[in-house]
Amino acid sequence: MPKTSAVMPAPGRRLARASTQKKLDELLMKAASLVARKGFEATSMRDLAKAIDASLAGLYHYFSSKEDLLFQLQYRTFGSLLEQQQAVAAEPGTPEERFARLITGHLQFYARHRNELKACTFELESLTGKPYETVEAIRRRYYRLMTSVVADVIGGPSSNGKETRKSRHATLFIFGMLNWIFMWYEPSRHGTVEQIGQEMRELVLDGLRRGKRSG
Amino acid sequence: MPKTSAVMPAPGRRLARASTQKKLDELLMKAASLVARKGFEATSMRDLAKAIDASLAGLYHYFSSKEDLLFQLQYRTFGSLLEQQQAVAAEPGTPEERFARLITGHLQFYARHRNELKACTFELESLTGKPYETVEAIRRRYYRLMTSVVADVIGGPSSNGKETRKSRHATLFIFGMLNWIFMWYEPSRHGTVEQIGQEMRELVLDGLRRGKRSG
DNA sequence: TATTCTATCGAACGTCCGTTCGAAATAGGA
DNA sequence: TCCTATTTCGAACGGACGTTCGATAGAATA
Repeated sequence: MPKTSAVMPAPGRRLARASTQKKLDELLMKAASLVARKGFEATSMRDLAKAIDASLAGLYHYFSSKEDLLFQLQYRTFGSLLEQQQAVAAEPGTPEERFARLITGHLQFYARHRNELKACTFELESLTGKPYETVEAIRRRYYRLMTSVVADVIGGPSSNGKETRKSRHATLFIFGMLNWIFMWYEPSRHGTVEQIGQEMRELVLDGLRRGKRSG
Repeated sequence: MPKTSAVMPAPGRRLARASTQKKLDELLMKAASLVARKGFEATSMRDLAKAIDASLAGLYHYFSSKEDLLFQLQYRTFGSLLEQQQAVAAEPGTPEERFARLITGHLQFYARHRNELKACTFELESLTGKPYETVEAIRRRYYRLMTSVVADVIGGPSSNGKETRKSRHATLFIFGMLNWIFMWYEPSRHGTVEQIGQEMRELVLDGLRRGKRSG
């Protein structure tokens, strides 16, 4: 069962040959692995070249700079996650059901693309300028998506995803739970991500609904 | 109102003059500020020397290496936090009250030593070998302290802080909420940390007590 | 004041970094 | 097959890095 990379068309740039596109995917996957293990700053282009068994100069055919490498990695990964979660949130169901699907979806994406997602989650500030703004915009859209569903759980479907202080803060707390998982989760010790997701929901669901108005 | 540094005797090492101890505190505080802003890898000894308006070589009178600097910073900060929280948890009260005091205490420590705590929370893996083990041991004691109080909230005081899968996982989730605050909290936008702490408790308290056995 | 320990510093060392350049190899279309 | 665009590479550049060393300045003790 080969691990698939987080796919999404890169912005701008085009690679001519299909085999090159394939190699780019491999490059980004290996880069994600190194960045996840040692951090972006501590990962050198020489490390990556060695890991991929290619030359140092050759990398610059795929990336205009080291920062561009991180940008492409984050853009593709975060873009895929947002796309998936938008589809998940769009399917019908009660607020609680949609909330459950978002939590599960996030954790499943984590399980499938751990390294890539870690690079998105903990290395966002390694980008600057326009690349940062671009990725940050995706991140913000994702937060808003989650907040709207959390708001529906708090206020019922009739609240139509309208943000409140409570829903915004609760969402930040929930993302804290979701993202901190990088620091401790091991499948053999903690069970499946689906189980973890259920435990997270059981921890916060009553708190979200506390004082809920009917309708 | 001068910001105080997180105080705790450094392990081993002794500085002769009191003024030197004072300078060490200043050094660690400035280092925490730089590490919090740019990350440990991206912070150079030259950066620190410039920020403190001293010479590069002079730094090595206080630290045997760059890693030793990070170790001292983490050891002192995490040690202070653990000490404070042990005192807070030892005071009498219902499990809910002790839990509330721990959350508030953590967030107040965050508010007072943001940079230092960030260096502890996000740069632990920048240490290796024995320094890593030493700091990791403190971290683990802190987690256990929190877990025991969470277990009491779940099972009542009669459970005597006995860990369960639920209490361990809930504690990991809660630390996720607490630590993720570095990524978003601004006093002017989100209110005081005491308010944030109360919102966190309201989010999880019912979930913790769900299915609680009396006694 | 003479002596000893503490604290600070300029200069340098060897290493690794991101990036560039021009040439060599390779593949696809004519 | 030849031609052209794509992909790969060795070698090198300039700069930043952590660390060391020997010398100097300063404070404390006598």
